Amino acid sequence: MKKYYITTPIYYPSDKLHIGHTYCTVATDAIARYKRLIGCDVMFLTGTDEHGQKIEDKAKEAGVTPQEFVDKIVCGPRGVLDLWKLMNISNDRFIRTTDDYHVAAIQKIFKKLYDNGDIYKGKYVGKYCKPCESFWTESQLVDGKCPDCGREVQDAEEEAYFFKLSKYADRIQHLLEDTDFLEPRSRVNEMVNNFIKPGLEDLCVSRTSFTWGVPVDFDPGHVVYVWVDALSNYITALGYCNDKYDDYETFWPADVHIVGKEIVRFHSIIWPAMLMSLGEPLPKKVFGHGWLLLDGGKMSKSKGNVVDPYILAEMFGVDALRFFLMRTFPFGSDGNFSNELLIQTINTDLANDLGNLVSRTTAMVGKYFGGQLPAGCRDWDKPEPFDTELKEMAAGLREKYEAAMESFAPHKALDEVFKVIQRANKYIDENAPWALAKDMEANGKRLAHVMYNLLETTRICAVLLIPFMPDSMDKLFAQIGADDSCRTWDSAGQWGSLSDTAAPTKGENLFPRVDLEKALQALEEAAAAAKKAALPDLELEPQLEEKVDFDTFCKSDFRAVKVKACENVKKSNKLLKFTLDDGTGVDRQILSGIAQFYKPEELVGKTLMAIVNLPPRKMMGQESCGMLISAVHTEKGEERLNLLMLDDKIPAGAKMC
RNA sequence: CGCGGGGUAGAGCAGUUGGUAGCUCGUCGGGCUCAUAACCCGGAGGUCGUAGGUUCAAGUCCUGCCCCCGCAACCA
Repeated sequence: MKKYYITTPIYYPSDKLHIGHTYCTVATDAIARYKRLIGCDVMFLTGTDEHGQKIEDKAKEAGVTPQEFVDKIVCGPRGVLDLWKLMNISNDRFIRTTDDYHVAAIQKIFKKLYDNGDIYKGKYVGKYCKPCESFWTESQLVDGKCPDCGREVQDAEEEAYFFKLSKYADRIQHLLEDTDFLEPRSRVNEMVNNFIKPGLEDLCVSRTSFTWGVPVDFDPGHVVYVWVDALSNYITALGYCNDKYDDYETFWPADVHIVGKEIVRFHSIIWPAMLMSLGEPLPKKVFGHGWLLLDGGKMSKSKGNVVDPYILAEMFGVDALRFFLMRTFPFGSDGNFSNELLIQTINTDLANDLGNLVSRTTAMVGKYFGGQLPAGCRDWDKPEPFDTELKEMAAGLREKYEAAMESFAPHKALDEVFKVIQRANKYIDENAPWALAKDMEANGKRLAHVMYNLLETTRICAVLLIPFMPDSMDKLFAQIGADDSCRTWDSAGQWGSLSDTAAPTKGENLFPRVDLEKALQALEEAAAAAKKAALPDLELEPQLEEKVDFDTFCKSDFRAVKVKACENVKKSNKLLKFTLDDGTGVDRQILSGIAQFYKPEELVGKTLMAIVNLPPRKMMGQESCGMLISAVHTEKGEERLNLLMLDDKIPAGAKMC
């Protein structure tokens, strides 16, 4: 049995994963399922890359240990593992770079590279930003200043280990230019022009500026930097340099690493160089897919335009989302994501074309044949031209599909499938079964044959759709009466695999059509709710930098006041009118914009604090003499306000100082 | 001259090795009634960013220019 090893990148869990990660993982899953379908023994690996400065920082910010921080994002509710479960990802293994066996293996790998003479100790020279505690290279600086905070940076150097990347430059250039190691081809130029031609610099592979990483066991204070730590996951997960697994001989080298275009460099230059140094075989291929863009631009946390896969999957169904991602965007290049496009694709392809085809076909078999076709309906003596055309398209579909899948073009594979589905819908019109059914005696046999052709065409399409929509296809097979033997790859290339006495049943609506307007509105609401949930629990006004002198402060006359009466101001939804005892014997009237926080009656009798020497001011036609003092903060984006309530034993008019 | 990608019908996109410009939505008209108000047919709408070049033939190859986007040590 042919072995097939396929991987996704290991994702960086510094934040929740978004639709882009989902895109990459779903694509890899579809390919893995396809390979299993054609009979390969597949190893499908995904995981998380959990070390590094950023996670250390984020954990600190959240007041937890880095391990607790990543545990929550990876294993917690709606975390990485939950997301892949929801998306029906069929990975065989999941690696976390914090797994013990991986950590130990990395130390061995690092030592191995060192012993080979490919790692040496040197100095990492760069610019240092003190407030940010971060190193930058000359090229990263913005106008010579820290790209994060914009402040001055200073020369600095840090002791570090370096990997002799330069040593492998020629071999790598050959690998990229003269083989099809890296696809799509357009990525090759980028790599060669940008990084190899200017001269490959040796690579800094250790850090001392943070501690959240794999320690270099022979030099305390150093931790292994991301390159060696993360890239090696592809082999440690098979048991390289560890006893946890024992599949290295079986599955290495990988058949393909599926990666996003931004990390093509690491996979096509650094990773091969590391393997060359280790003396291990290179992966057979690296495929760099495109990005999902939003409004033509990149989606990013800072732009606040990330798309949450959970919301989409829950609203439209996992299979519909998986299908959309694979069907709509050419796998190698960028694509513009939008909710409208998603809904439109679901409605056109899944509801109108595929779902409706199954629905009308099974309904007719039920209506005209009581749910079971008569024996012998598979054959027809004198086929019409459209019989032949349909059959040939369906019978030839597997070959086209296979070619597309083998060249990492799932969008093309799906396009071929849907051409056939559309042809089948047309075939119904051409034969007008409802007309044939008017005279069953004369046309019953022909009608049965037409129905068989439709079911059989649908079956072949469904087999090829298994990798994309596994659960839905199970249901579909049940509806058209296809047993296990005709759900296989072999049967997809074999017209007539479906039994001629198949018994279809019209079942549940496989792909309900979506009301565009309603769905868009619901999505907007869900996004708003999610945005709100993500807001900080507590926000406070920053303290003023500017100083106020003591005399100025003393000019403010703060007094304790007692509420004698309080009522809403007519025609105002914000203002309350207070009648106050300020100790002078004359009532003081103050208006305060706090009606949304307090009911007038609950304030009567309370002792509050007011500034009494503000000039009087008219509000809604009434005079306000002073201002009541409140404490203000923001919770989940909502302003909260609390009046300062004083001890009731304080007499009215007491001065605050 | 930093590197890469892109500019194709109103919108969003396909267009392999150069040989009649396609798809989805929208729009206009027709057909059908089995079906998830779905399905089928037809029409209108494009000087394929721009200026040159190679060729019998260029959206497709070459050169210049103009716009848009991304990357420039780890956001799929």
